[in-house]
Amino acid sequence: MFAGYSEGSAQAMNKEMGPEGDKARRKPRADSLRNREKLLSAAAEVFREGGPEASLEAVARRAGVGIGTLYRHFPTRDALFEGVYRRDVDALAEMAERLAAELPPGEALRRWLHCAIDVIAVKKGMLEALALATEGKQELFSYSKCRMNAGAEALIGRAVAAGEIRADVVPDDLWHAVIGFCAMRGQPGWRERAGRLVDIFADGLSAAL
Amino acid sequence: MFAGYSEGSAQAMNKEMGPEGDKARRKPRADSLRNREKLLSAAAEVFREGGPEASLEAVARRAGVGIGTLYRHFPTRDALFEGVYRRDVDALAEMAERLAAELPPGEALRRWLHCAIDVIAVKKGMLEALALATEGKQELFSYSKCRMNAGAEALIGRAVAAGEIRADVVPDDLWHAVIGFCAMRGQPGWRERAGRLVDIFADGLSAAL
DNA sequence: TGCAAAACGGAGGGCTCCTCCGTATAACAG
DNA sequence: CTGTTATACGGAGGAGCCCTCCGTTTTGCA
Repeated sequence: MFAGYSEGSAQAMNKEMGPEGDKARRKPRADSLRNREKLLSAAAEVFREGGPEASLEAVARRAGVGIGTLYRHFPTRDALFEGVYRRDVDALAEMAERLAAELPPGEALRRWLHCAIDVIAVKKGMLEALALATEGKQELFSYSKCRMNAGAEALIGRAVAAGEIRADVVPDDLWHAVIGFCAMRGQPGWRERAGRLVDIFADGLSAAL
Repeated sequence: MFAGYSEGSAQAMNKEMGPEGDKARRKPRADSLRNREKLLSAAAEVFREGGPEASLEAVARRAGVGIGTLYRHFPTRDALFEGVYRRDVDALAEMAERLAAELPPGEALRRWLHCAIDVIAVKKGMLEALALATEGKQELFSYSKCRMNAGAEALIGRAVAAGEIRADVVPDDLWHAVIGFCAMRGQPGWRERAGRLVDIFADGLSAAL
């Protein structure tokens, strides 16, 4: 549910609304939308600078709103992550689909794994966001989760069909591997090592024909 | 060096040493040793129950000592981890050496990776401990780090010599992979997935001839 | 223009981290 | 055994964070 702007589930209590059924709710207030935006960009900054553990009060402070406002819009830290990184997760999923369409199956997969690491390397809070999205916390994230699966599925499907990788791989496997390889980011040389691990992993995918 | 009880260095009673040199230190107080032990087992329990984020004050409470005492013995959370998990890390390193000696190179390596996951699956705080040890924070952990490298090196060395895996693998690669594969522990089915990822990874190690 | 619904903000309770320092006590000398 | 003194003890206290609750303000809508 997220800050309450979900379209669905309305369950309008009366008034024989059509299938569209939603209690004729007031239009969201202007200040609400404004604050939501302020919070998102403040959070992006704060997470970038301080990592995913950064203080939420700091986010509210930077956004220039009260802490109460932050919690109303994003009841949990996770919800805030979802808001901040949703579009990045999307981009990654899209890239998967594009690569799947443009490159030979095996190569596309390998390339995508490397790209994913690149993205995570730059966006500091991204790793957490991905992990959360992968866990698929309840309904939250369901959208991102869906996109992610579709993207990875596209890569895997083609490669399996072409007989280039083992057939028992599922989308979550790819995400977990990528996230795992970045788990130790922060120490010297992690980037290079992650690259190597990805290559080994990609080799492994096609090894057990 | 940890809380100051560097093992031997008897260095015993010299008179007239340099003003700094090495002061003939008193024998550690009995209550100090006792409290140290109490803290370690309390920490083991608390971390097992509450994960690696558990409150240090809770540890002190359970140990029945003041918070100040905890901080004197273990100035940081990391130091406490080191104390609690040192022997487990050792065990893992030893197992690497044993497997390397008892099984065919490739098989030994694969088997060890699986074992490592098993251990981490059971010991709740272990993952953090390993990650810290791998990062090799300063001098702390240097002992564990050393043992770990030796263990992994034994596995890798034999496999490379036998031409069974690629030659550019270093010990840290193995640890990072293992830790990474466990990064998502906690969600349903992670155990099974981690096993699969390990197999893929092991395949990949020998794929690039 | 007026009225609620919706949003705002921040005080406050509860918890944690970590430091500091007066008090207690174990090791050692005489 | 007794006195000295280095060490260790414990917990109060300052600071920060999380999250809730509620009186106040703003805004959409009639």
